[in-house]
Amino acid sequence: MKKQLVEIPVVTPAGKFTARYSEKGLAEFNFPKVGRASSRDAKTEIVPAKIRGWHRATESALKSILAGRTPKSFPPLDLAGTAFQKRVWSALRKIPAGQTKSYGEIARAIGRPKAVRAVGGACGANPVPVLVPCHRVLAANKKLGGFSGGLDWKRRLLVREGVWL
DNA sequence: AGGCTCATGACTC
DNA sequence: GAGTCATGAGCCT
Repeated sequence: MKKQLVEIPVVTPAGKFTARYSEKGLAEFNFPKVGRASSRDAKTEIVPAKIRGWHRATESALKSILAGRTPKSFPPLDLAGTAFQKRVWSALRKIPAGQTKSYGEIARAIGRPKAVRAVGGACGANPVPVLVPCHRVLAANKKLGGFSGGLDWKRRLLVREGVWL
């Protein structure tokens, strides 16, 4: 027996995302089409009211981002990661919609100016893309870099926010 | 401009 | 400890 996350799809014009909740908040999130045959622990049976409320916030936040705006409401997040990763993710959430930062800038923002590469690693480890805007992080000279959900998505999200390099 | 190499920090096995 | 990496700066064609 594991954590038993509650899995709920989020349908948007851009596709069907999948959100997974723990007892503490949104724990995982992923893009449509990104096959994750695993985690069959996720059940949708009975969704506690608490989680339904979170999910509402998630939907709202996601739609805002897809519309290129900063979400006004946000579900609680239950992110599993190291202290360093949490600092990175926290810094990512401060990036306003429609703006981008470089990995180096994030590194500097969290007080580890030389840990640029590690920042990249932390972004890749981000369990909740889009809501934690890892897509707004580009390489130093505005190259796209990489993206766990597919570079395709990264570019699309940026375009939606009115960012074009 | 494009490409290769190396320093660097955190993570994983 | 060694290997990996969603970087970045520097040095080569």
